[in-house]
Amino acid sequence: MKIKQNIKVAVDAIVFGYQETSLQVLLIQQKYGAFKNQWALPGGFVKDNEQLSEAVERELKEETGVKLKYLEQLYTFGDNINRDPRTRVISVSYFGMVNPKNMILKATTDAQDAKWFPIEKIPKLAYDHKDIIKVALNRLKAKLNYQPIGFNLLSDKFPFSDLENLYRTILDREIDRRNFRKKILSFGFLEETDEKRSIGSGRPAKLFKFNSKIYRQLEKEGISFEIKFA
Amino acid sequence: MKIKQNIKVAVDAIVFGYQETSLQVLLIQQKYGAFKNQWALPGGFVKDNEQLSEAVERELKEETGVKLKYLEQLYTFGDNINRDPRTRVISVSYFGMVNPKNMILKATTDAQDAKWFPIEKIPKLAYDHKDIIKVALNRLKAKLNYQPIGFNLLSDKFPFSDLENLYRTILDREIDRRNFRKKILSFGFLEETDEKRSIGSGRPAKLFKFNSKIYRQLEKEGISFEIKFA
DNA sequence: ACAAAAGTGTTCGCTTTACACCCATGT
DNA sequence: ACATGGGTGTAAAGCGAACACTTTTGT
Repeated sequence: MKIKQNIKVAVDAIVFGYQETSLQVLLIQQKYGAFKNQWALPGGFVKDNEQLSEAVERELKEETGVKLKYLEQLYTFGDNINRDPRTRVISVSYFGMVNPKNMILKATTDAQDAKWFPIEKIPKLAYDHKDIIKVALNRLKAKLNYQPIGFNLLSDKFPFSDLENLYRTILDREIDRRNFRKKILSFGFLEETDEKRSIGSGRPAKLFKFNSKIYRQLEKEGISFEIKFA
Repeated sequence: MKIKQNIKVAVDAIVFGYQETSLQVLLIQQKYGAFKNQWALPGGFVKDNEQLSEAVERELKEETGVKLKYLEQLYTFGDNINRDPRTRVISVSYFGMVNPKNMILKATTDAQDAKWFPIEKIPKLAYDHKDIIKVALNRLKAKLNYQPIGFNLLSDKFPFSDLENLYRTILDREIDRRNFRKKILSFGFLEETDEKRSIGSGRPAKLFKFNSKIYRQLEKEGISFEIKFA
């Protein structure tokens, strides 16, 4: 088949992390190309015989060493024809979440450096990557309200206060501890463990665990997970 | 820049229409290619110097003569590597809505035929287009619950019963007329006109109009448009 | 007058909100 | 004993759900 088309297909990953009550984004410093040395989202060109989702996972691995437990397609950026100065490139972007403590950011051969940046301190980025992050952040905020995805940013076992602070930080508003706890627990997908965590002074907190089996069951039953806050 | 990549980028449009209390999808019959004569979604390859959104609009115009008032990006299909048997093609799909009565489906030079099909009577389709429609339908159903997009399927001025039936049909469940009307009117984006429509017997219905200026204002204020039904 | 569709209010129950004190631990 | 964070209940308000009769027109 002869189709005269010279558009390249790339994938990019916006990976959110949460550390010390700060929302962070994973960035790499480019080693080659027009934007050499500039910071950018991890990503790269898709191979001819590779799924789009495989491609993001591969690029993430190659450039940062990170393997995600949550990753979904975000949006395809292709209306700005000159977003890459070299040639026409469209970017199928993906949106992921991890607990940075579970990851080792390895200095790879494909990127000069890989680092977590707090969302308020993102440096100047290559391409239109800043716009992409903005879209991803909106998606993240929206999703927090109707899907229990926040857990992907936390440790396997976590105290309730971690979850509260995560919501407070990302949504950037106050929440009522009592109402929040009641609401989340009412869904039934949190499991109480018998471990506790003591953080210096104060009463030690029970640790909870997200039970994804129960969650999937509830999801199948069509339960709504909308969270409204006081 | 030398990148060895041979992936083609296409756009496809899922256009929903609503006629005689039936949800419909706009399809074309292919004139060329491996799937010649088969029905498929309107769409085609993106030009090198063309925005993705321009490309869908152009293809729709070329193949069906239709120009949409509502069109948004749906999803990019590129995990099935062999979705097009000729070569690797990814499809950036868009999701649109029109009132079919406002459109003239023109027999174009680019497609052999263009027709509305009721959603329950979609024929065998080329490529993975049936899957794409399934995704689009889910999006449509979900959106109806939190964004007032249903109006795009109706005439400019419409009786309340049309809107009720549209929700009933698409969401496939009963809704309470009184609660529905109260809820929708409470948002304030519907304008009462002084026209009425009489449909044979029965009391003539006031016609309403969607006021998009008010809607955009409310949207900016962060109003939630969630609709729950009895 | 009867059939057909449009228009309209009220009550009940549940969910959300607002709000403050006691508990367990470390220093 | 005091400082620090964790854990918990209740009352009021607001929203969603359930529900049936009247009005206007055509035949």
